[in-house]
Order: sequence, then structure tokens, then C-alpha cells
Amino acid sequence: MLSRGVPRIVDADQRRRELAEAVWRVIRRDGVPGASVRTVAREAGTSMGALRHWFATQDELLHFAMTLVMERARARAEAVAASGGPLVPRLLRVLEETLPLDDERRAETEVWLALTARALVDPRLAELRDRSAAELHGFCTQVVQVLVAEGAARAELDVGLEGERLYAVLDGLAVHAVTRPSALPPDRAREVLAAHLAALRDTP
Amino acid sequence: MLSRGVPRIVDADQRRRELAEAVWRVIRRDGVPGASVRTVAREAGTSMGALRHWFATQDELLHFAMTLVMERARARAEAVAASGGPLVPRLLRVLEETLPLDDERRAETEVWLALTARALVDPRLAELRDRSAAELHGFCTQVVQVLVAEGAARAELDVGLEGERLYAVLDGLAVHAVTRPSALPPDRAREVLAAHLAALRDTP
DNA sequence: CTCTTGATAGCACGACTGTGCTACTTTCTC
DNA sequence: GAGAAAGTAGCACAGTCGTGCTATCAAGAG
Repeated sequence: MLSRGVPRIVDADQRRRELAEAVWRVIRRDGVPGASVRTVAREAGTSMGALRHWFATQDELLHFAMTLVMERARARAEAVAASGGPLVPRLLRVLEETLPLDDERRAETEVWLALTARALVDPRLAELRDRSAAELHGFCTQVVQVLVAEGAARAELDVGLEGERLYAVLDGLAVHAVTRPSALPPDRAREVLAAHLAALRDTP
Repeated sequence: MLSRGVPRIVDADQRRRELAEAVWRVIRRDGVPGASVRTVAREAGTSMGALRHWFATQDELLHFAMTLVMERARARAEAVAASGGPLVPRLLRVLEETLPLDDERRAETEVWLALTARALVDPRLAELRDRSAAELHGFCTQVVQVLVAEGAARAELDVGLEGERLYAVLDGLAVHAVTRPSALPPDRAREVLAAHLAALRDTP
């Protein structure tokens, strides 16, 4: 029943990803309001009809574009987490994956910021954002927990509160790095994050 | 030459502020894309023509609305800074003024976030945002400096780096408090910020 | 009074929007 | 071969957008 007959070049999910990446390019160039059906279709080198074949509505398109951002960041983070090396520096590198330290992550963060703002008035996007935010927040708390268990952070720390603080540092750095790249270049952002983790260890 | 003859109810600046506040209400309800000339005029209880009399273009309207947000936050902060009491807790309260801890500040932060995102693709808004960001960043650094001088923070701290970190915590908390209010209620945000300042004192 | 000017009101235009819809092409199954 | 289905293309519609523009109204200046 699969692939009954078509100019099937790639599988469906792959095609949707390609189109969603065209959405990113448009959003980066012209912002979310510039991501009209026509503009995205032109950017993707296809037609309105084809685009609407894959995404019935504009909301669905934006929704999928945001899902993809989150999914990719997550995949990158998990790859780093599964890599070798000592645990503590590895956790630092996992956290760094959420920062806009290179062009690819910069693009993702810009799209994330634009869609986060839009989520203030779009319930469907808000639900997505909440899920990913809860996930990252939970991960930050876990990191603090692990650091304490590893002796890389003071034992008397309030884990919940420190998780919240780490999460704030992370997103704060992300916003600043993406909005004022010259004031907070990648190396500086990395340095601040590392200093924050170090401060959890050095101590009374 | 001033006020040659008019149904002059209030002075010009006051009128522009009223209209800009209508912009906020619309932005909070429908987001920046919902802030059309017609919508804002309706919200303000006036006409398109009247609105365009005070703001020649839509960009000018949004620009002024953002200016007003920044101006108000600044005025509030300066009022707290000029108030009495011990220096260190007072600095904490000044920093708290930038967080969305009540309805008024929540509105301002929502508008700030929406316009920050739009500033990614609007050079005029970007210039505004950069100015206010540089100001807050500078203030954060000054706070660290003062804390060190007052003996409320460790002397060996890297002031520049700690200023950057405090600034990240501040904006991170602002974003989280406004996007996920139930996960980060006002008291909790205040607690995290206070803990951050306390962590600059307690020490190796 | 008239004249001038601030302020308001809202129509008109062209551009752009999302989406419903049909027509067409390509490739598979039978 | 015929038929079906996946995918592409883009027109048509109703609606919203920003802004140019003119008309009107209120009130102080002369």
C-alpha cells in the first residue's frame, strides 16, 4: 500500500523536513511574519499547491518547523551525552549544545526565539514550547543533581533552585548571544556557562 | 506658536502615550502581528486617521511603544534606586524591577519579548533594543562592582564575567517567568535572583 | 466675523494574505 | 495498454494590510 505511484523522490518525512528548513531560512531573513505560504514555497523552489499538499495549513507548517528545531537540538544533545570522556565536562558540552555557538545553532535559536514570542498568543505553539521548556528545565535540575553526586558541586546546594538558576543562565545566554552577537561572542558565552558550573563547586 | 487652536485635551506626548498603551494591550492579546493600524485605533477608541496623525507609519508606532516600555522600566528602577534603606537589598530590588513580578511588569515584559524577537529582522527596533540591553548589561556589571566594594561579594571575582552572568540570570528569569508563569511564579523568580546574589558573597 | 491650524474621521487603492479548488504530470499497480 | 493515486502547479476568492488622501470639526488668533 505504501508508495502506490508517484514522482516519489524522497520519503514523506524527508520532504517535510526540507520544506520546514525553507521556513527557517525565511524566518531568519524576514521574521515569522514574512513566512507566508507563497514566500516559503518560493524559497523551497516549489509551488503553493505542493506546499499545501504537505501542510494543510500555515499553522501546521510553523508548528512542524518548531518541532524540528526542538528535535534537532535534542538529537545533538543526546549525541554529545552518549559520547565518551569524563562525565562533568561532557555535561558542560551537552548544555553548550543549546547555545547559538555556530551558524546552525544560531539559526535554530533565532527561530526558537521568534516562535517563543509568537507562542505568547498561539496556544498550539505554546503547548510545544512548554513541553520543550519543561524538558530542558528538568535536564538542568538533573545536571545539578549529578554534579552534587559526583562531588563537582557543593552538597548543601538546593538542587531545585540551582536547576532553575542554571536554566535561567542558559536561556539568558542564548537570548543575548543571538540578539547581541558582538557583545557576547560564542567563546564568551561558553566561558560564562563554564564559570557558572565552576561556581557550583568552589565554595564555602 | 504653541497650541494655536485645537480640541486640545491633553498635551501631545500624553496622547502618544495613551495610543502606545493601546498598542500594548493589543500586542498582549493578539501579538505583534495583531497590532495593525485598524486594531490599535479601535482599541484606543479612535480612528485610523487620528492614529496616523500622531504616528506617520506603523513602524514609528511600534518604535514608540517599545521606547515607552524601556522608559517606564528605567523610571521605576531609578525610583527604587533613589529610595532609602541599605544599599545591597536596594540593589536587589532595583534588579527585581526588570522582572515580570506583577501585572504591569508582566505586560511590559511580554511586549519586550515580542519586540525583541521582531528586532531580529527590524533594524530600527534592533538599535533600540541594543541601547537598552547595553544599559542593563552595564548596570549589572556595576552592581557586581558595588557588591565587591561593599564586601557583599568576593573580592577575587571577575567583575566583567560576573556582570555578564548576572545579566543572563536576569533575562533568563524574565523569559521564563513570562512564558511559563505557572512553572516560575513571581516569588520563585525573586528567590532565584536573591540566591544568585547571595552566591556571590558566600564563598571559598 | 474670518482664517488658520490641530485633530479626527474614514474612504480608496494596491499589495499581500491563507486557503479552497481544479487541472495536470508522473509513476506505480493491475 | 488502462486506471489509480501521489504529487505539483497555480488560479480565484474573500479578506486584511499600510498608507495616501480628502473632508470635517473645534477652537484660538486676528
